[in-house]
Amino acid sequence: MLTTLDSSTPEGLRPVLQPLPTLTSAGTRLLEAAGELFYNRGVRAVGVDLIAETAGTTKKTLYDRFGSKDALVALYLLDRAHQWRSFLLERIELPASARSPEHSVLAVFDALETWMGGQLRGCAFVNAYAELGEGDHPAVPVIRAEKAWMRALFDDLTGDSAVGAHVHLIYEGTLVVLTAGGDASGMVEARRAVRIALASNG
Amino acid sequence: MLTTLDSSTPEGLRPVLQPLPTLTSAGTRLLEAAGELFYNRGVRAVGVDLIAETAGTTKKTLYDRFGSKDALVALYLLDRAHQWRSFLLERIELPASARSPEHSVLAVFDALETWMGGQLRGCAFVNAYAELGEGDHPAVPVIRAEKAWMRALFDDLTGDSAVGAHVHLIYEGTLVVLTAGGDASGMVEARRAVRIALASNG
DNA sequence: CTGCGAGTATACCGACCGGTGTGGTTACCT
DNA sequence: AGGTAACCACACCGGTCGGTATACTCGCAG
Repeated sequence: MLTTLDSSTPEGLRPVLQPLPTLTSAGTRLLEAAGELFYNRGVRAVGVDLIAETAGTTKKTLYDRFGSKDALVALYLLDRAHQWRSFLLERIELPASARSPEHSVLAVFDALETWMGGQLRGCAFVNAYAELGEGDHPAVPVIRAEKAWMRALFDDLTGDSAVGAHVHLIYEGTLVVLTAGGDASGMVEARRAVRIALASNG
Repeated sequence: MLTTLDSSTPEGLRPVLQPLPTLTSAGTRLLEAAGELFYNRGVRAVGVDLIAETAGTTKKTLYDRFGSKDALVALYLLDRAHQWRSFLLERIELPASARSPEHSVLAVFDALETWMGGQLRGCAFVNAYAELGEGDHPAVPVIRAEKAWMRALFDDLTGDSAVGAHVHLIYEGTLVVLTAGGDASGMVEARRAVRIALASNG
C-alpha cells in the first residue's frame, strides 16, 4: 500500500529533511551561485571568493550569512535535496488513480532522466561525499538523510522492503553508470532491471 | 559460457587496461604514498608537497617522474585498477570446476566486501570522477575503462548482457549505499538482489 | 675517466586558499 | 530620533597551491 503518498499525508512516515533557513536576498544569491559552482566544478575546486563574486556580493556577506564554507556546503546539499524532492514528488503523485508500483517506480527513473538532462556530473550527494575525506563534515548527515529518504521512498512505492532495497541499488547504480561510467544505455538497462526487481515481489 | 575465464585466455575479450609504466624506486614510493593519500583524503585535498614528504623524497623527483599532478592522479587510478583486477580475478578463477554464474557473481561481491574491509570511502574511481569537474582530465579514460571492464566481467560471468547490466547496476549501487549512504545492510540486500537478477536469465 | 640518469636539498614563484577587520551606506522598525 | 540588520567596498592575514630553478651527490656503464 502506498500509505505515505495519500493526499492527506503526502510525506507520510518517510524521514523529513530539516527545513531550509530563511535567507536574505544576498544570501539567496550566494546559495544559488554556490549551488551551480559546487555541482559543476566540485566543492573543493570552488573558492569563496568566486562564489561571492558570482553572486554579485562580497566574502564578508557570505561569512555573515553562513559562517563558514563548510556550513555553506551543507546548506547547498540541503537545498538541493529539497529541490529534487519536490521535483520528484510532483511527478509521482499526479496520477492519483490507477497507481501501480511499476508505474510509480518507473516514474522516478523518468524524473531522474529529466532532472539530469544529459549532464554527466552525477549525484551531487555522492560527489560531495567523495570530496569530504575521512573526518566528520556537517554535510554528511544531509547526504545520509537524502539516501535514506530515497530508500524509504522505494520501500513505500513497492510496498516491500526487499524490493525497495533492490530498486534503490539499481537507482544508485544507474547514476554512476550514466555519469562516471559514461554508458548512455544505462537508463534503458535500468528500466529493464526495475521490472525484474518488481516482478520478484512476493 | 565463461569463455573469457578459460585458463588459456584468462583475460579473454574483455578490454585490457593499459599497462603500468616501469617505475624507479622513488617513483614507486611516490605512487604508493599518492595512492593512500588520494584515496583516503580526496585528490584535491592532497598537495604534491605532502605526497613527496610522505614518500620520503622531494617535489623535484615527483615532477621528474610524473610530469604533473594530473598525470600522477591518472596513474594512481590505473595502478588501483590493476590491483583491484588481480585481487578480484584470483578470487573468481580459483574453483575451476563447478562454476555457476551465481557462484561467480556472488564471489565478486564477496571480494568487494573483503577489499573494502569496512572502510567508508567508497569507489576510488567514482570519487575521483566527482572531483575532476567538467573539463577533460587524463584520468577520465581510466575511470571509464574500469567501469566498462566491470560491466564486461558481469556480462561474461552471467553469459547474458541484460543480466550482466542488471548485476552491474546492483554492484555500483551497493558501493554507494554502503559508503555515502552509510547503510551497513546494503551488502545483504545486494546479494538477495543479485540472486533475483540471475534468476531472470532467459 | 667521463657522462649520465636518479635522487636529494632548498629556495623560489605568482596565485589562490579560507577567514577576518574596518568603515560606511542604506532601509526598515520602534 | 535612535537602533539595528543587511549590505558593500576593500584591505589584510598566514598558509598552501601546483610548478620551476639551481646546485650537489651518488652509482653505474661506456
